[in-house]
Amino acid sequence: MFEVTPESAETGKRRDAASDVKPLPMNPLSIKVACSNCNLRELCMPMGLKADELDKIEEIVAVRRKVKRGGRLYSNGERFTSLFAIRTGFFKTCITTEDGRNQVTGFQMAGEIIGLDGIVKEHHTCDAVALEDAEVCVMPFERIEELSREVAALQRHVHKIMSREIVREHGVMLLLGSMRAEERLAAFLLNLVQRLHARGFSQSELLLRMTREEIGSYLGLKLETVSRTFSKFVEEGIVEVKQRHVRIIDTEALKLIVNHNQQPC
Amino acid sequence: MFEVTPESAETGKRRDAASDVKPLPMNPLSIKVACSNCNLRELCMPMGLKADELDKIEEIVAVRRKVKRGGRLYSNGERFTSLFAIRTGFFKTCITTEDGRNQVTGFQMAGEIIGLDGIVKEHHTCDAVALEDAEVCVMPFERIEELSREVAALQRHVHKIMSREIVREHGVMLLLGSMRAEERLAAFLLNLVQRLHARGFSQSELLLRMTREEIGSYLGLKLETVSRTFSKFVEEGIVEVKQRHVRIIDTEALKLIVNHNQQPC
DNA sequence: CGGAACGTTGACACTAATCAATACCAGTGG
DNA sequence: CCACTGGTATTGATTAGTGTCAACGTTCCG
Repeated sequence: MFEVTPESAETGKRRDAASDVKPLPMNPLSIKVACSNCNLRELCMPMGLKADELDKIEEIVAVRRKVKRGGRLYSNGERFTSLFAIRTGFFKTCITTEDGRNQVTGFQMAGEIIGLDGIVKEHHTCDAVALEDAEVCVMPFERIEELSREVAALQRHVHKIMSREIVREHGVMLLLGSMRAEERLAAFLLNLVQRLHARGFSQSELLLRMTREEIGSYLGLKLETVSRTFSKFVEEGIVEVKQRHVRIIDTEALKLIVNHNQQPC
Repeated sequence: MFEVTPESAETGKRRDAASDVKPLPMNPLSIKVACSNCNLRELCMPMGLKADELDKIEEIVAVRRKVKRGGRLYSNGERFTSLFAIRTGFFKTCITTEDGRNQVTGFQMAGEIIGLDGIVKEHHTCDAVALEDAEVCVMPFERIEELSREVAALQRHVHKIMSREIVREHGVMLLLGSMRAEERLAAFLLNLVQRLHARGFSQSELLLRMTREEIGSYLGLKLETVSRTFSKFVEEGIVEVKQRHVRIIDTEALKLIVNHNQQPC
């Protein structure tokens, strides 16, 4: 289980994601499986485990669960029991307030862990919506805690995942607090391709799984601004955009937009 | 150790913060101490511990450390070894990028835990700056991990603290992504007094420990906008402001500003 | 084919940023 | 004690950047 490490690029996508699933006689929505022959193993298992430790960790993933496009993995207020490792598909997480505000707090892809928000109150505080048909490994949190009391490497891994999420959110705060529209969108695109590339996809081409409105919500912009900014990038020859297909022509230009904050000497 | 729970209000501040410190013959900047007679105990210790578990947890806090106003508890890039529980004082955490961007990611007060960002990379990714003279309990992370393998209640507590930070940051993302200046400042003030009140301070009066610029950085606004928005609140009779002294006259008005997002039916 | 959801583009309004001047306050040293 | 200084805060005038509203185009899917 558990997310991407920088070194572990080039995994995923090479085999059909479902090719190593041996269907067992169970609920069709929840098939028992093993981590050790999962093609995302390198993306999300702690490294350097002894054989017996590995056996134990196998037991964490109780079942898998499929979520259809538009379906919810969990919803605000729902009781928290498990973390989820995304096997295939793409999610957004978002919070909604009573007064109708809505904020996309992140987009998650294969190999990433989702559900950490639920731990504090033992209830989820946001919604996780599948943006394409998805499958996740269900990891009961009690088991994770139990096992990470026995396996220090797992414990460390869990701590790192949570800390990584905190640091990621710091980055989003920087983006929302200090960047202009172009800078936000450039940073967003670079982040997406970087993560996709770590999963074996192209460095320059990507298929957006979300609408302009969802991008806008995540970036603190209106959908029209997102659209206009895309158009601007196209005019400048930085990207090609055909609806949700994006090809990055000039990665360096995007990086300049993000980093070339005018600096007074 | 470890932060505020809603129930545990009304602690702190009643005794002089240093009154239960028995100076031992050690480095003057690092005095060995016990949690069990700390006046912040109810704010930050896991509940329902057995006596022997409590004894173990005592051992986590190795030493205390004082940080002068303007000084740094830790800096970006510095090796991560410990979490810190704030005993007295007030901190900001902020990230700075090479191109000169700066973002305050949070303000922390007594009873809160600081340093979680350092776990992933084993190096800190932000700076923690004291906004007034402060004292923290140093908790070596290796010890925390060791003990939380033995004491499930502690383990759960650590997980909750990290999850709470994630949820807090979701709230900040909502603020930065969807609120206008007045809404941001109103939400900020309400959050501050709420936390101060949980520590035994007034519900209506507060002394800002940070500059307008720091508030602005946190809220994604320029200092002039923060100042103007304060003035607007004063005109409307919602608050009184004398430099860093703020008295909240009309809490409900602030709540309305935050929540009364125009709602299409 | 028709409709709904999504995306693009234009005109205009408005919020917050910028630039600039002035005021306030705490601390320092004469 | 006062004057001075540097950091901080307030306020005004102006502008840049997004939001808003609206019309139209595109794509997908039943």
